[in-house]
Amino acid sequence: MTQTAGKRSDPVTISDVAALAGVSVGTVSKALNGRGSLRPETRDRVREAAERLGFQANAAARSLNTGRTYTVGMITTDTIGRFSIPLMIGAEDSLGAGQMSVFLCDGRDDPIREQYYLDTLLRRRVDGIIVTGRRARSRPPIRAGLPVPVVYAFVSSTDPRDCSLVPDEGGGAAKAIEHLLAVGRSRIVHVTGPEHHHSTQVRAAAAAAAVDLAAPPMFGEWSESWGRHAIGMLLATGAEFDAVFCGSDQIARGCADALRLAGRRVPDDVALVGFDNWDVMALACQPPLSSVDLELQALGRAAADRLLAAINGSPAPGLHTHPCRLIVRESSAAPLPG
Amino acid sequence: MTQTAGKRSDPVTISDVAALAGVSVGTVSKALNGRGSLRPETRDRVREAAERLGFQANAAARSLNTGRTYTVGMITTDTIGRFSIPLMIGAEDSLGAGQMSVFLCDGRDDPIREQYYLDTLLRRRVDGIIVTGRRARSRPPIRAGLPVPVVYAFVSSTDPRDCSLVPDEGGGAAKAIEHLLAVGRSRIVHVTGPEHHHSTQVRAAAAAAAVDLAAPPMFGEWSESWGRHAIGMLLATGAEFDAVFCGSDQIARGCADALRLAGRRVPDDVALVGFDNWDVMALACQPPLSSVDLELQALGRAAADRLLAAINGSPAPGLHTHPCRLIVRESSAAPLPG
DNA sequence: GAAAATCCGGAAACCGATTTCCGGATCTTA
DNA sequence: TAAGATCCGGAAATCGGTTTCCGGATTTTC
Repeated sequence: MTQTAGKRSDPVTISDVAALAGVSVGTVSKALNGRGSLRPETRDRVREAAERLGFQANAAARSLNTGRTYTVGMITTDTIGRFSIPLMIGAEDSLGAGQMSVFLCDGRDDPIREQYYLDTLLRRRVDGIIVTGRRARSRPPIRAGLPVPVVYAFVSSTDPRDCSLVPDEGGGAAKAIEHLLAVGRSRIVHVTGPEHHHSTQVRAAAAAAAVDLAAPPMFGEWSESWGRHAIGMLLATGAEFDAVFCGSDQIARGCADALRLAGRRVPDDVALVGFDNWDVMALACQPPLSSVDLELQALGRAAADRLLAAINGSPAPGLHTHPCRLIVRESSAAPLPG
Repeated sequence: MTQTAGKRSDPVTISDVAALAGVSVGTVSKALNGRGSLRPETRDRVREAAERLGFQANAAARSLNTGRTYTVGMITTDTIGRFSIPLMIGAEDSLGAGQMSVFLCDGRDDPIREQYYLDTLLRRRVDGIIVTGRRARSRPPIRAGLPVPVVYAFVSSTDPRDCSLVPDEGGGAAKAIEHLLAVGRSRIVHVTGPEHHHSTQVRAAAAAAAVDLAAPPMFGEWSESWGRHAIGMLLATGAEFDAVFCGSDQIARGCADALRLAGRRVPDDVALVGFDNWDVMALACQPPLSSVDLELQALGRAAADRLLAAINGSPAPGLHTHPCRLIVRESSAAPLPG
């Protein structure tokens, strides 16, 4: 019973509550925050008045005293993308539980815009900042000497004194290879994305380190059609292989389609493992696709936790890697017969 | 040259600037905001001092006077999903350009959490709130009689006095059918998602109104496998059709795969149109898929604009629909020969 | 050269909370 | 009954800005 819809009124202030309860504003503050020594009866009277008026203490006024805003900024330096979303959700999850609100800023690949957002966040006196991006790679610090703690998630800072959290992509690739070996595959090929990407390099290197690949890594693009094309090339050259480790689920799906078309059974003739564990791809694939999960939501939560720790005076500088997880599905389920 | 990395210092206040420039705080405020009458020399001196100290006016202190926070809340009542993301990006785009920052809140389908976030936003004195969700449907107002303007985007409020913006899904379906008719198709079937969804109902009704469908709408689920299955059923019953209008791109893709497997050429024998224009699906489909785009990013921008208008005293109550756009690709490109 | 107009910038109130300090009322205790 | 301890709650300072009001210095005008 506050006001009728459409009618906008001035927010209730602590003075309104004080007047209704017949006390001073200081007393209201103490009553609602459980501080000072007040008669229980007074406390109740104030609480009731606040309740009746729907009083919500102005956060801006409050933060003026405390110096804390219980607010953090999240800057995606690249455009918000498929990878940054789970990260954001994870971070928001952890921060929201800790009573902190999140300012969302999309830098759109534009350094000017990025710096503009940064200034906005500083004016708002955020308690901390999370920097993220569309792709895993390292980048220069967003600005040196910021007065608030900063955590880089998914993207990492080139300055080792900054705190960065990244998925252990190499470890994920190793897990994929080990799994393929465990189900009896030995002639493994690797089909992946553009050679110049950081992720492709790391994953390919880790795969090559874990096993003697049956062929050099095949670099291309992050698309199904490249997956189909790559399989076509392999079959045309008569290469022998019993497993394909793919740099993405889209590539893997292209591979699956091309293999089926060529009469090779998955997983009986050729086992398949993808990367990213993108459910719409991995589950729609025929058969459902084994894949390496980057665990981005957990990474987002971890980033938020690190930020909270830094805000509370316990920073953790350096590059922290978080393990990936292999999700096994049908595409690599069956051990090679014999 | 402010401070070295890792060293956290108290933020610079207006008093610091005043001291350095040798003037009073009031003068600093006037100088930096271009108010009052000051000697140009004084103004420059203050500006220079502010610059040197890296002064950024505390937004909280400022909003205490003005009553405005230049902040809006965005609540996704459902979990953040594929549809709410372009919406958020669009809204953030429009608001960011207008100097406003966005608080992101993910309600996670939990009404308690949702109300908790709402209270948080009210304490922070946001200038307005955008409510959105994972799926297009209508829902009860988030709370009656809020002291700030609220705009519902994608989801709509059941209270007609609220301002809601939704895509014109029926119009989009009609465009799809008209297009199929225009390329010479007449025996059109409709394969779509769960019958109880609001979207399926609206789209199916609009399709049926635009043409005599060759078969009753086929309700199932939002998956590729349902698309494949539906085509299997149609072929098994010997139904005659030269076009399939699908309720989603995933369904359409399943249809495309099943049709190809059955030896029906797309688009020559059967034309295909999907819904959502989800690029990863529509472009990976063989052949690339025509689809109805909900224009969610534009919808997000429009929602933000409506909210800004409401904040500035020009609310636009009621349900506003925004047109969808048909994207024509190969899957429906060729007119039926003859 | 004196009165009036103009210019510039400082002092202080104010926004809405929190917190410290202090004094009046009540209760103990001798 | 007087002195001291305890309890309760109000007054006021404070956070960091903005804005109003006002007075001293300079310039204009006759």
